[in-house]
Amino acid sequence: MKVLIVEDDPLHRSYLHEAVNAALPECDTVIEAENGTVGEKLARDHKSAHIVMDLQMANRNGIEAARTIWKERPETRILFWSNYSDEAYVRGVSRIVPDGAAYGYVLKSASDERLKLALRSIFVESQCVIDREVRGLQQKSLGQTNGFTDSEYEILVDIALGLTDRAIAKRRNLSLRSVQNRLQQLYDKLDVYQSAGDDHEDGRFNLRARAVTVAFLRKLLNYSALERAEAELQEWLEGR
Amino acid sequence: MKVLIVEDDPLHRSYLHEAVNAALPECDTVIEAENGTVGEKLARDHKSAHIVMDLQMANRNGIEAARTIWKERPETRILFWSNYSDEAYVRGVSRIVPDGAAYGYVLKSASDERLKLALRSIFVESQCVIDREVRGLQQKSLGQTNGFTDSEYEILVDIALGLTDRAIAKRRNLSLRSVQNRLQQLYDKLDVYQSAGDDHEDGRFNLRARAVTVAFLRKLLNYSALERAEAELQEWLEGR
DNA sequence: CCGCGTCTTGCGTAAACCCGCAGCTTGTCG
DNA sequence: CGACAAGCTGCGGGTTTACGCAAGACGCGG
Repeated sequence: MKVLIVEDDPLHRSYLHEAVNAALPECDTVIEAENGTVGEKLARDHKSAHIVMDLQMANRNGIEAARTIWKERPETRILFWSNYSDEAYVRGVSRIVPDGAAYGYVLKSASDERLKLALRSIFVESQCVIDREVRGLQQKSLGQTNGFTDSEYEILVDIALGLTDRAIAKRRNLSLRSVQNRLQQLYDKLDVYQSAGDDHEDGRFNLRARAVTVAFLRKLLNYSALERAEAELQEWLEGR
Repeated sequence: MKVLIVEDDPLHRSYLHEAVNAALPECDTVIEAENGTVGEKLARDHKSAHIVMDLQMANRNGIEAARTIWKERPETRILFWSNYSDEAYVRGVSRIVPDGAAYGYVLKSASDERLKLALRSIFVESQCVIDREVRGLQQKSLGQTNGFTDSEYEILVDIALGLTDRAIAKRRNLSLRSVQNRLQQLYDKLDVYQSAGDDHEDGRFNLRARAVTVAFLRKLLNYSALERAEAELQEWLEGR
């Protein structure tokens, strides 16, 4: 068995290397990449079937790398190993997992034991292993209670990118009014009103901007999500 | 000599511990904190004069911790050790450095050698050591070429928080029109127009929202900056 | 087939935003 | 002192947002 490690922090990389060796005696070669771009290349060259991947790397983040890798070889098993359980990450990952693929999401704060167990479960048993903390988010996020619909999330991203209502309408093939409806829906769920209306008239918020802010503060959005969204937007702008 | 390490990643923490031991033989005790809150407390209890501090910690980030520490004991020497050189961090740090204090800013990607050198320079020689990459940012940011004035940055933060023009005016003691002037200035510098105006009329941006987005993409803002700004805002809201 | 809930769309209005124009206040420099 | 640049402010008007109201459109269980 061959394992590819994609991780930009040298300390974490060597820690992972050791963990893999300890957990998987049947693994004979470990290769390392220090960013997403290199990771993709190595995965392609070695036809890697087992990958441990950091999210949040400077050059090209883990989600993008995973997406292209899975596009080429959907049966690849990927264990995401991340510092954070931002809803933005969780949502980003679950959007790109191919049907039936085995993958995992383990936090860096997890114990050695948990990491090793996850490595075995995914790479040997082909089982999905999702950190319970992440799992919790997933439930809440996909279940509708207090969670965001895809369409709500979509419009959140659109205003976060700075599009006008009209531009969004064009992009999503909706009427102006529908876009605004969804916005109101979003404002509702994000609780932008309470902080806005408050008691007197003076301390009011710009709902649109405020929505983005609280989404950020709640980790519904983060840098990497913005980055990806911006790339998609540019792509769309090309094709008129 | 006693050194306090504030860093939430265990691997990095022990790496730092070793580096301190190697670089500073005169150091007899090393204490560790795994987040900003604990860091503050230990610094107070031990009257620490030498601190190595991570920025970006979950519980309470390095900048906040450093600020309260410096407020209590401005002569404390702090070495910031960070993964990133976001302009938001650099600006955040230089805003809180007391006059004449010795401090440092070293990236985690720096070599062992550089780290050890920085440790000696700051803790023994009381010299400031700023990573050259960070230094570059500082120059550009504080020099006016392509850099942002404090007032521009201030208003950027305000719209990022989601305040209305009126609210900003009230907060900063300006007229509505002045706020809008500054906004225009900001839009100019952030180049929000080019991408907006484009060729035809349809693909337009909401300038206000777009400004925040590009600021984020350029790392002029980041989560931690937003978090701090939000806290300050809440504080201001209390005092009416 | 009907009734009901959810989603979409158009109309209309009040507020907020973007911004050109022009008069004022300051601070700086020769 | 006068000139000039930089910043604050009010006025006015064109555009965009936020949102209530109400008329379809679609799906679904009875």
